[in-house]
Amino acid sequence: MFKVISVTGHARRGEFTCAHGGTVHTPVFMNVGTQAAIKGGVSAHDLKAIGCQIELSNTYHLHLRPGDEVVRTMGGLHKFMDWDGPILTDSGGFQVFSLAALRKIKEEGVSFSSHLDGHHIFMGPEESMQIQSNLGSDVAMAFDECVENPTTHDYAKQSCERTYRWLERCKQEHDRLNALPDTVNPGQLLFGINQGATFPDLRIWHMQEIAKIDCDGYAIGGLAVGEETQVMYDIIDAVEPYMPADKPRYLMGVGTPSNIIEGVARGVDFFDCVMPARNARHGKLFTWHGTLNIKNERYQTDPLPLDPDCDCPVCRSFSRAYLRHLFKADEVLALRLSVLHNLYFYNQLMERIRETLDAGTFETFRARYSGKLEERIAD
RNA sequence: GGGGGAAUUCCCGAGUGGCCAAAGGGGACAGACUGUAAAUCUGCUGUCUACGACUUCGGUGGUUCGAAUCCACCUUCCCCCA
Repeated sequence: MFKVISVTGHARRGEFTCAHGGTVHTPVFMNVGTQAAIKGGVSAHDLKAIGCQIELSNTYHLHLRPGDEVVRTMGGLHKFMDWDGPILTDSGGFQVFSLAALRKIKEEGVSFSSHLDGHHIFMGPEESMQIQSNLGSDVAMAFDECVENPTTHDYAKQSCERTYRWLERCKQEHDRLNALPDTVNPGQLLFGINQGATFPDLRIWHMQEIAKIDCDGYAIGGLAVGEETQVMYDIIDAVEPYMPADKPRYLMGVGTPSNIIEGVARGVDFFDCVMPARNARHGKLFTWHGTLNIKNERYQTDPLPLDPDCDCPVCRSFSRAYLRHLFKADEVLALRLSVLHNLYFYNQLMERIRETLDAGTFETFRARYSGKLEERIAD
C-alpha cells in the first residue's frame, strides 16, 4: 500500500506499507545487501541502528548462492537474515547489464554463465518471479533488461518492447505464485520497470504501456549507467508525468547524494545504490561538509570524528586518525565502521529531505546541498 | 686464526659489460567507484630549468669507447672449520 501525504512541486512525501515492518516513510533510500548481507560486515541487526527502513537483496546472486530453495527451506529471506523489516529484491535484470560478457538475451529470457563456476543458468520472467517468491521478499522487481549506454534507438526500442512483454509474463506468474497455498510471502508486491535508454520517446511510450499493467509500483531503470547526469535528470522529467501518481516510484541504482536530492525534486520516492557501501569500503566517506578519503595522509593524527555534525555510532566514538589506522592496517573493522557511517549518512540524508518537505523548506535544503555533497571536504 | 658468501633505488629482491633510472613484489602516496563478479581497480614512487638532461646500484681507485655488472684494496654483514 502506498499513500501520498503531501506534494511539494513534484516532490512527494509518502507512506508505504507491505507485509513486513511498519510504515516506510518516503522518500526513502534502500540499503543494499545483495547477498542477504550488507558488504563490509554489517548485519541486519545493525540496520536498525543506522536508520535503515528497507533493505534490498538480489535475485541472481541468491539464486546462485545459497540457492533460493535453500532460503525458502530456511523460512524465507526475512528469517534467514533475521530482518523483520521490508525487503525488496532486484530481479536479476541488472545482471543482464553488469554480466554482459557472460550472457545471451532471447525472447524467452537470458542465459547466463555463472560468474562463480561458469555453469549454465537460464533466467526469464517466470524464473525470476519464482526465485523472488521463494525468497519471500516484500517487493519483487519485474525481470527487465538494463540496456548498456550508449545504445542505438533501434536496439533500445526492441529491448524495451521485450521488457514490456516480460512484464506481462512477470505479472501473470507473480499473481499465480502469490495465490499458491504454500507461498512464502503471499503479500509480495510487484514493481514494473521503465526502460528506453536515453530516448524520451521510448521512455514515455514504455511508461504508458507498463502503467496499463496493474503493478504495485513503478521503477525507472537503466539510468546512471554512464550517461551524463543531466541526461538522467531529463529522462526522469520526461517520464515522471506518465507514472501513476498514486503508486510508489523507484529510481533504480541511484545514486550520489545530489542525484537523490534531484530525484526527489522530480517526484521519485524510492532509491537504492551501492555507492555508500562500496565507497565506504574504499575509504571514501560522506559528510555534511563534503567527501573525504580517510586513507589520506592528512588524517594520520586528526582527532576529529569523520563528520563533526554526524551523530552516528561511529562518529560518536572514533577519530579520523583511528579510522585511517584501521584502513592502513587492513582491519575489517575499518570496513564495518565506514559502511555504518556512510549508510547512516544516506539514511539521515533522506530523513532531512523528509523533514524539509514537511517543513516547506525543501528548496532551501536543495539549494544548499545539491551538487555540494560529493565535493571534497574543505580544509 | 682459516675458508666461503653477500652488499642494488623506502623495504625485499632481479640484474654479471651497452637494449638500466635499473624487472617483480611489498610499502608509501594519490585517484576511480551509481538496481555489487568490486575489502576491487587504476596511477605513481632518484633529481631537475623535465618528449631532454643530470646523479644513483657499500667506499676508494682502476680496466674499457662504455661498468650496478670486470680488477684491486677498504668497510660492514652472514655461513662453515678451528
